Amino acid sequence: MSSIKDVAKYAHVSVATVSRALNGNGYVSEEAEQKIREAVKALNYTPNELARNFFRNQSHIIGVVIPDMEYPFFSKLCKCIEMQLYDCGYKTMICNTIGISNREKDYLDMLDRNMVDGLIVGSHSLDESAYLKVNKPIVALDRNFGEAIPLIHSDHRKGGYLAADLMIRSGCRNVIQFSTYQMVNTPARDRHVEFERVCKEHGIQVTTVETAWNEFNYEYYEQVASKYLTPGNHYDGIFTVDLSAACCMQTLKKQQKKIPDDVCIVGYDGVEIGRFTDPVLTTISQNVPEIALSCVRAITGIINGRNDVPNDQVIDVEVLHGNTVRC
Amino acid sequence: MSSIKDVAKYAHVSVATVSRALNGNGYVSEEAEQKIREAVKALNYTPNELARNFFRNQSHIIGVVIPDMEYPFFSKLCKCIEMQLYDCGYKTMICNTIGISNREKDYLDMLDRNMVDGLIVGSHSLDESAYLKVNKPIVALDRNFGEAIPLIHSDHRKGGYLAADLMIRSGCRNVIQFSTYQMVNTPARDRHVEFERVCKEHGIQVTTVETAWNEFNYEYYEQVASKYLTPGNHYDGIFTVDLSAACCMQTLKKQQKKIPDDVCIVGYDGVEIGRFTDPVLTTISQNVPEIALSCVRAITGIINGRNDVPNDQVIDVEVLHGNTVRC
DNA sequence: TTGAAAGCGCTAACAC
DNA sequence: GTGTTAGCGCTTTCAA
Repeated sequence: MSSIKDVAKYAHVSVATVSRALNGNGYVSEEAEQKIREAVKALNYTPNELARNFFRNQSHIIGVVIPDMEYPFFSKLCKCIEMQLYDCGYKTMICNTIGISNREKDYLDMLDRNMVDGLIVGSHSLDESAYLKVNKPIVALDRNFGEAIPLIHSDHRKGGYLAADLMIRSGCRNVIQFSTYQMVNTPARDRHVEFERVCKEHGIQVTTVETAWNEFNYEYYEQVASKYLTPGNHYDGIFTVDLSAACCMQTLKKQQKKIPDDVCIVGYDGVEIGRFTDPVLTTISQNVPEIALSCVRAITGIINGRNDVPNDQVIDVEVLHGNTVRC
Repeated sequence: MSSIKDVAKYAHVSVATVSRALNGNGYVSEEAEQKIREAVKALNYTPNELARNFFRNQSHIIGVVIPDMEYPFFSKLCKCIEMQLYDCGYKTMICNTIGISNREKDYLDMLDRNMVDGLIVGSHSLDESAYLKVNKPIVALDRNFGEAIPLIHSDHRKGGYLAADLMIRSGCRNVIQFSTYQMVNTPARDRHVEFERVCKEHGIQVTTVETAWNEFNYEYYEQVASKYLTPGNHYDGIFTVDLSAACCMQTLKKQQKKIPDDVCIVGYDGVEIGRFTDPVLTTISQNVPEIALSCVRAITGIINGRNDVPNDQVIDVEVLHGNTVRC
């Protein structure tokens, strides 16, 4: 592994000249440049990024902390974030917290250790204070930390409204919603509050079932479905995230219930899984690319010291029409 | 941001002593240790990992290069790899190449730049020679680079056999398989070779359709399905990856074809999506956690200079029984 | 058991 | 235009 010194020696110039030539700043004569190019080629020289990072005290890496990247919403989000970051010259480090606060803490610490230049946090296992005392670039997805940390989230309130509207227009009278229990301050909860409010306003009875905050997998949602969708239970509508909705559909099918004739289903997220169910899932779609873009703009904005980074960005949601409602 | 110097000054010892105390090597008196602990606390000191990395010339980061992490097989793989790497003290940097060889090259370069200690490559847009000339830790998923780079892959041959067996036992006579076109040397192709061989051996007619190597998304598979599954076409079996299989099922449904009565479908991968289709998809399941484990063992093995890293690891596959075949 | 000092590879201030 | 040199924060000889 040759260093800049070797290049300098080979090209009969000083390391400073090599550095200037390589970075394209400062004056370098055409002649020197030529010799350096040759030396670089001959020695197969690549700058040691570790040394550069050390000097600049930045890694050009952004950490992305999410609960579980196997969950389709998060895998799409990660992908979009990675691609946006790449275009800004940043690499992406990922962490699945899978509900383990130690993991979340560990990645938060990477900020202090200068291993990442910033953090995009979509996972909420860790206490608020842990985040607030870190005075480094952080943006939060769906979690409100107050003024200190920019917040990005879908218009969940509207999402709840749209879902309720679908139930109303389908003539539902008695609906269940599965709401992830959150101990933290998250706008994601708004959809369930709004859903319930609007439904009740129209005389629809709403049962809200709180589900685990740290489970994002098939097996869990299947358990939830079989636990709460018992044949004796009376309901004619379900509002829950797509993956859970898909599980509910499987459970209902076993009970010979017809969708949407007997039970209407409205999903949330808008991930692909809903396109493969039978019938196709009607769902409230979050605009993942837009969310990713906002996250990346915000984190790079903070890093670059811009003071126009919005504190609260709301991304629009929309209905993705399928055939699990009667309208 | 306080440095080790500040701690040393505060504790009235030398930086060397602080370093020893922090890293737990060399002799440090109880008294010095105590003073240093206090200083660290008082100054809220965290070691600068960038400096450490620079000194040690390693980053403790492993790059994971895959085509598209939105594709369920890869999102699951990434998750499993990340979790395994975490347990070995490594962080995970991800790259979606989405068929762009520049991106793949860029991440390969990170090895030379010392930004990652190793690379797990599951993406194949880049020329073989690019990999072979990098003399750093690399392991390949489903791509054969020869002796120089350890290869990890599912037992695709067996997968092809199992799929064929399902077709045979279902009494199919005329099957289609969608095979990703690969210009590189990949064991993944074996499944289609074996599938065709076994089917033909049993007098089943096989049509192999080559699909794009760099597309891993819903829209593309939907196009493929509507292009090749035309009503005039005669076939009674389809063998293709899960996501594509799910798309085929949607297309067949529109044509009022019954599954599995009119057409049998066998998927490949064993991802969750197959559990939500109607009927549930019968598929050949790859053991993703095991693949991840092998990748991580191999890459850490190389990094640690072990010479017992196997050159070719084959992970078993199995049938995940659903209801899209007649057996 | 401790401290002084060299050095990892690179950049940038400064002198020429 | 170019070279000399200090220094980024840390670890690790080596001598005391």
